[in-house]
Amino acid sequence: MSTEAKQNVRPSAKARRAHGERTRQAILERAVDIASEEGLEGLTIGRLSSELSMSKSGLFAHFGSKEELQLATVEAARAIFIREVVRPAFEAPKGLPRLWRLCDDWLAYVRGEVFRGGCFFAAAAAEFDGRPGPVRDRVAEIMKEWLNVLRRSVEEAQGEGQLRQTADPAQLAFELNALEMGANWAFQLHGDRQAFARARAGMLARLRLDATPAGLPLLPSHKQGATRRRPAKGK
Amino acid sequence: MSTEAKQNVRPSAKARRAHGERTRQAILERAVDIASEEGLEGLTIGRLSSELSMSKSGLFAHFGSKEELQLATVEAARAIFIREVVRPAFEAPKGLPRLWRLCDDWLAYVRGEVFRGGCFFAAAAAEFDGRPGPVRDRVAEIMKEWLNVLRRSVEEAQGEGQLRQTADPAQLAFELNALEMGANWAFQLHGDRQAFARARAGMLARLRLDATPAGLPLLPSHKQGATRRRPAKGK
DNA sequence: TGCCAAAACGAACGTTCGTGCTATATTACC
DNA sequence: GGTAATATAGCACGAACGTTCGTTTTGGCA
Repeated sequence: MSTEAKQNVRPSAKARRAHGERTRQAILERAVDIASEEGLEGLTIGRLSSELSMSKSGLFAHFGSKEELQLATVEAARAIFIREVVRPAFEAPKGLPRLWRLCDDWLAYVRGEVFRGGCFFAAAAAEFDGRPGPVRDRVAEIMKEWLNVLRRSVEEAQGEGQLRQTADPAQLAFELNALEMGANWAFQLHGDRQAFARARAGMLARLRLDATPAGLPLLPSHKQGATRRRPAKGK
Repeated sequence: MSTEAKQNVRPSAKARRAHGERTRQAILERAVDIASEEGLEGLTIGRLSSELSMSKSGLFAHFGSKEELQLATVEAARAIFIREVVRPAFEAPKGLPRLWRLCDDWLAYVRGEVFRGGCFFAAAAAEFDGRPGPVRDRVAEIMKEWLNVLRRSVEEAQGEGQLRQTADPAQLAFELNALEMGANWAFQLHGDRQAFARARAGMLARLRLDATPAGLPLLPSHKQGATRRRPAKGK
């Protein structure tokens, strides 16, 4: 929110300097990739600048401090996550179809290696969970946002009569999220692609457990194979 | 295994210099705590030595390189994990009771803050999953060990007729592990103690799903409360 | 008591880190 | 075309990093 508030301070000056904003964007694009692999602390100003063939000080001037760079990187990662997972899933009708697409798109997002180091936020959370500060707070906030999206989708599915009223939305969101993180962990650490199928199967079985007769047909059938396909990365 | 092989090379020389081994142990004890909070890379020789009021070089001589220190720290953490989780659970009769105790003790191990930064291996895995090398390999190996312990317990429970033959042991182990990691994540990032109850409920429901009539009574009843108690840390 | 290896030390090495200061290009507007 | 704002570069800093080296302390055994 502070980011958006900053970017058009004056309408007359909005397109004043496109160059600065453009390089800033290029910096963050790279930063997000590095950070997902090496962590937000391993994201070094020296390395980042040399990979972009620019000077440390020139890059540094865009942010003013390492912490600001980290925060901007987190924000950029959030935008990518929303673009790649949340927004596509919201094209599905609300209720169980959308909830399922959230889960499925999340798996595709990790498997498709949107970030080189797997789920950006899983990595950032693990790295910063023991270090108080603005970065940790923001990461926690974003992950809570995500859990709330899941929870709200469960509630909407209940509203549509597709999931049982007895189901606890927060509990279901917790379990779905856990399976996602388990898949990310197995893939990143062991390179185990089978983990996606396992997580998918787990989530599907879990949803069926709470699905009403009206909701059941909205879920994929048993024999359907792996995670939904996505176009290969275009680079 | 290599650790135990080293410690009594010669019976005559075993107690020759107890001091070296003793300080080494003290170093690792501290190292494991720091690493679980700040990560294995944040585990700095300078900081470690100053916290133990000894010289950097004196400490360094015990390991020869930072990587060796990290590997030794991982090994020490493994020993603690075995002592705190695996061994106690193996006192339970094999099959479903043991499987359940593995899950329950794991939750208690995270909640009881055996390591200050939560599950040591979840943190180490997230930190090193993108950095090839001996440390990453060893961490991956240990986590595979753990998953195998879970899987084997599932198979034994099937052998005892407590879990259905149709259950896929690797799948079940994957899901149980995912719920554990989900609880660790929620507790570390959000300080959410409720996550343990959620994980417990999830694991219990999942096990009931595959339990036979013979196995069902071996699981705790629904109304039973939170995770099994453990004695508070004795320090 | 003197010996000797293990153990711990203190100082320095060369790097890299994040972060300032200052100067030079590049662009937008009068 | 001149000027002010913006953007990038150059250089240096103090601190911390892992590591090496030579020296000093320690404690069991001859």
